[in-house]
Amino acid sequence: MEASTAPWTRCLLDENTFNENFMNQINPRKTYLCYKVEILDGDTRVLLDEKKGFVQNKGANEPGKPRHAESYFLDRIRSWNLDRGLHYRLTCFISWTPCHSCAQELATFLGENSHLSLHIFASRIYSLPGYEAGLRKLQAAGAQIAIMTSKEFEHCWENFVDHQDRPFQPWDGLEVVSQHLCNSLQTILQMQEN
DNA sequence: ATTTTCAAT
Repeated sequence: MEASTAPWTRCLLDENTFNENFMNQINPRKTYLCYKVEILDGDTRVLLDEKKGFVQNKGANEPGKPRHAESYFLDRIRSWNLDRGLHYRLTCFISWTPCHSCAQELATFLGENSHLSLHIFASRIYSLPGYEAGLRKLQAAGAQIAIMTSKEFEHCWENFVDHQDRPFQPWDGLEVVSQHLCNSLQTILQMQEN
């Protein structure tokens, strides 16, 4: 069997897809979401390697109803029926922060699933109306939300990209843009609702 | 200080 058709490659992005969607200084019109799942046991974290993967949104130009990437992600989590007697950490690396609607859905989901924790690292901030309140609501529901830095981009490259043993190559401006977005996100998350 | 973005002018 060729490497490209081996079962594990189904959960890997090709290099171009990763770069086109996660480069933080451009604004692609689609969203990718990479996820991993760990069991938390005291100070120990056990990665469930078979539950790592990625989803992408379905655009308005495709047949059927458009769906954001987070919706597909929630479908997958629900399909696993994770043991309520254990505690899990879900980590997402997503190319845009959740819109207000998805943030609300995720917040509700976390409220109904106290055995799950959610960490979100986003490449850039999706800033259509209502996004700030949505992100604050998601944070209030217990999610940790952060901007991807070179550390997270490299982690994604190593774990979610079919990189053919090539090392991660940071792009020009990665750090500057990331730092700016970190500052913006902090301001958003610290603001009070009114 | 940085934007128009989970497509369709």
